[in-house]
Amino acid sequence: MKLLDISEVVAASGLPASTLRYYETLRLITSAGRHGLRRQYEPEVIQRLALIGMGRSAGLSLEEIARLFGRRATPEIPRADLHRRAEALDSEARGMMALARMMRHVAECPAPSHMECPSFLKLLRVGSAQRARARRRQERVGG
Amino acid sequence: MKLLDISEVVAASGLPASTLRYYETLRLITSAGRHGLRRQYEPEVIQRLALIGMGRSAGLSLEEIARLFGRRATPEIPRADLHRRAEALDSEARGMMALARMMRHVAECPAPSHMECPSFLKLLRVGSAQRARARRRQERVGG
DNA sequence: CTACGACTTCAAGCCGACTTGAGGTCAAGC
DNA sequence: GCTTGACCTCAAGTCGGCTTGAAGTCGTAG
Repeated sequence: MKLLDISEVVAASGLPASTLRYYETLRLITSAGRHGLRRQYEPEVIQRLALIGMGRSAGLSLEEIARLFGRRATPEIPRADLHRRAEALDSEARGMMALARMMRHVAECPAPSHMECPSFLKLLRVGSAQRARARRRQERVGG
Repeated sequence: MKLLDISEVVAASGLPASTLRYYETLRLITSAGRHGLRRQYEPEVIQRLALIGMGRSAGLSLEEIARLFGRRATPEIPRADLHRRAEALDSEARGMMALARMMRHVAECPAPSHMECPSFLKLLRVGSAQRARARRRQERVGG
């Protein structure tokens, strides 16, 4: 169970050292010790970083991720929360796919102006509706 | 074809006036005139704002959106670009759905630690791979 | 004619997530 | 035992996308 030097973690995770130090200040990760000044990490940090990256790409803030990890000895990961997140994620993904469809349409549609193309206008309305929902979600969360 | 007062655009679009003014400085929208000091907009601005919102939720920066609109009299919307965007969007959406699956798993999995659950670890690897791809994409775009 | 209040401008501020820069320290190789 | 260079700390800077605040200007209702 030897420790990893920060340079090894950098290599393994693909993250710059500055980011690792930054995450440490946020208590997202911990270094297991020092060799001189150099941080040494337990190998598990790699998976933890992968997890953090995942959370990030799921749209969580670092703050939220920290809370999910919880102060150790909180075995309660709020399941309802996770389910809600998962659903939000799914619906966002669906929206993105709709957008992708629209972009393809824009790329191909021969109408002189997209604003005159019915299928474009339809997609536009769908998109607006989705964003309105997203905004409301934001407000619920943030407010 | 009467013009809309900024307050009406605010109401119709859901965006604050400050955002409209900000978008105007970026030349994303234009006001058609003034009534006293108050900006008046052509009704089309609403759709344009919807389009901008769409671009935003597709992950485009305001700068990129401005470029897509193009300096007027550029009928060439780079189709290949749009297609590439659409694909990136789709694959990101797929990644998000995978994440949603993982979050649901985390919510339900009875394993003492997720790090001991094979299906979790598998999802974790998938996520990392996706993020690595995303990073590379970023670098190509940004560099 | 005056007061009101919704708009205006412009510069500055804010947030998250990092990065950068200056100046310092230390293990290892020669 | 000295140099090297990769790390360290801490403060400040950056970037996108807005928001906020102070001070000013108008059209309209009373």
